[in-house]
Amino acid sequence: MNVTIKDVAKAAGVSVATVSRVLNKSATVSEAAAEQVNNAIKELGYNPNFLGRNLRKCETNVILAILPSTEHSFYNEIIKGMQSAASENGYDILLCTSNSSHSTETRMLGMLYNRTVDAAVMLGTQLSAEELNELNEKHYIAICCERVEGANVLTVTVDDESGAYTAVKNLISLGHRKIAIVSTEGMARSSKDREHGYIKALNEFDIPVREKYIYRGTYDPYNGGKAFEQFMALPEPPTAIFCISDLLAAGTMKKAISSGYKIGEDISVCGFDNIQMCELYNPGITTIEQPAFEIGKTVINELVKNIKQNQKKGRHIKLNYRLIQRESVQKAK
Amino acid sequence: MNVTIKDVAKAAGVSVATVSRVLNKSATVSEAAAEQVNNAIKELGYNPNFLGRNLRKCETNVILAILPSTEHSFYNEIIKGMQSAASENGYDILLCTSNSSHSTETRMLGMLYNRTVDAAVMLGTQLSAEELNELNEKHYIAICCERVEGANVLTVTVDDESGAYTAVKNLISLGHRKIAIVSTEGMARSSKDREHGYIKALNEFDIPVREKYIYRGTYDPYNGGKAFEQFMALPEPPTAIFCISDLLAAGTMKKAISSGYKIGEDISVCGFDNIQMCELYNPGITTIEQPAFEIGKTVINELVKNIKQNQKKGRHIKLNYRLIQRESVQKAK
DNA sequence: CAAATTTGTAATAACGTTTTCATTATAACA
DNA sequence: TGTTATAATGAAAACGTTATTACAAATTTG
Repeated sequence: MNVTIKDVAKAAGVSVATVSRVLNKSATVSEAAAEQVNNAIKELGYNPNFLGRNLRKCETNVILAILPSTEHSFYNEIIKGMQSAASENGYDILLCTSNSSHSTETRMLGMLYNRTVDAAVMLGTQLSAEELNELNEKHYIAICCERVEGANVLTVTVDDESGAYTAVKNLISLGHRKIAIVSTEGMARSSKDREHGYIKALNEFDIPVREKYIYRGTYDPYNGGKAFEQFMALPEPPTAIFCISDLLAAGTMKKAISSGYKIGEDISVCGFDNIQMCELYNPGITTIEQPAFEIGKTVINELVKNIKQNQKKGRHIKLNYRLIQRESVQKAK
Repeated sequence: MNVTIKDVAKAAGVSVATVSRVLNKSATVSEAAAEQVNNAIKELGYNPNFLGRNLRKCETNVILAILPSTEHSFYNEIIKGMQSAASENGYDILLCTSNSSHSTETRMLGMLYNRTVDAAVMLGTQLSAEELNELNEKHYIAICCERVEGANVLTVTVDDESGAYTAVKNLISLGHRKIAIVSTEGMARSSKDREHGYIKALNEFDIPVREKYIYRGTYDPYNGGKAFEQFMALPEPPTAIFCISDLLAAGTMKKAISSGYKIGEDISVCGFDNIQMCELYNPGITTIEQPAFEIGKTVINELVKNIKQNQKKGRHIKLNYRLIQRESVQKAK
């Protein structure tokens, strides 16, 4: 049905091996023969069939990316970075969502076993350290935007603890002493790291950590609003709230505003990630910028490095964050 | 190196054909043999190599999705819908971004020719109707969220014109007569369709269409702000602005607020898409909801239908929108 | 100028499946 | 009991590449 390498060989009057050599520039071919082959290719409109190639070479040049969800909108920028690096290295990205389900994630990782993909990067994972280490023995994998304690796997994140520390220190330097935090529960290590940064900053300035100032829920922005209500019902409500994600910050602010509070004046709110909304929101959201594009780019570059060098070396790369000041955080009164 | 179907056959004491039959339940196999095969599979930890399968069956069960960009944040929900439908039909989604570049898009569509993917869906496209029609002769393709005049290709969109008509009619019914529009220039047919809806609504109520009330730029939210400034500098500034996307609406509102205007009171703003930000924004953004998840689901289901029935039938499916009222639109004074 | 190397090429064996074809064993029928 | 349908299997041929091997021709070397 379709035109194959055989047809090209016949039309060019050479062997299939020679056609393959021209296609891959893998060995010396006489100019005359090469020209005949190229002419035949053009004439017949030949396209190499990658299924044959993949089978023979036992590689697909596809990297699987598993998202826990597509809610978290800063994944966009990470994916862009991944795709940029992938394309530079001759790879494509196969994107899937696991809905944060362990079984779904495992099913998708099956693509490593059935050779549909050459490697996988997980933007957060439900797998345990043991599972990850086992997987890492046989396959090229990486984790991104999240880390797993005890997993000796290629990992790329921002420095979460230090970023949160910087965010909270900024609040303190503006005179805030009553600072609450909206975090998440569950196994996300990054949230815990950001909590640690929060605590570290408080400790440094001899501000006692109050349990009542710590809220933990899901990533749903709605939880920001819920946290706000709880905080404000306290006998001593906070003057500033640090949220471990921008969406939570937006949810917090939305509820604050609709309850009649003035952001910046009555309450300062700081986020984390620097998604597009931070700039567009009213008022602008002060936040810690994650170098999302660079995170994506780095994780793929490092993964490809592992593949090319045929090694499964685990290492944790931490990229730099940046404090971005906008209107949602103001001096304490 | 790896355990193959041959090893399983040997271990089970049957032929590879029988193993294959068990694997695919493609023909009757005696219970005894099936059990032996299954035991061998478990024992050896066998995983079928899809590269072999793909080559033999000449299919990959992968569908390519080409995004013009990842900015447009409502693509998220569409991708989710696509993945849901794909997974139900035994397909995976290979995601790429073209950056709205014709050559990049063409290069990615090369995956159809080299058999890396079985089909492709484009969320907007730079290709001409002729190019699309030609592509559609040989391959399974679809367009989504966008249409191309004269292309007889499977297309799934919301009813753009009718949606915009509804949005503008809502403004009129609230007493607005001076209504501007923020649209985009370029070949996006959906923007034009929404412009037509805008004009249709004005015509119906005998409101003259003024060229000065029409702004066209890119999708960048920044253009919303630019449009706002231009509109407000007019001798007769509008009392309401209809933006053909939520991000443009957010950009418009941000500039309005920072310029001292009160949204809803001084100026009403309406968006289109209903991305997550609409609910979180301050104030909430009135908009036309696109059934993004369903659009994604539908386009994949229809595409798979085409594949299964071995046909390349073009058709345009329009899904229903919904007007969602929030605070950004209020009665005219 | 013979020997040694390099260059260009063809033939062919993989890669791991699925599927067709042929064959045997079993069951059903008259 | 022979004949015919059915069930269960194996052997082998694809699918379209790339890579290895082998060999002839051309070129360089001593």
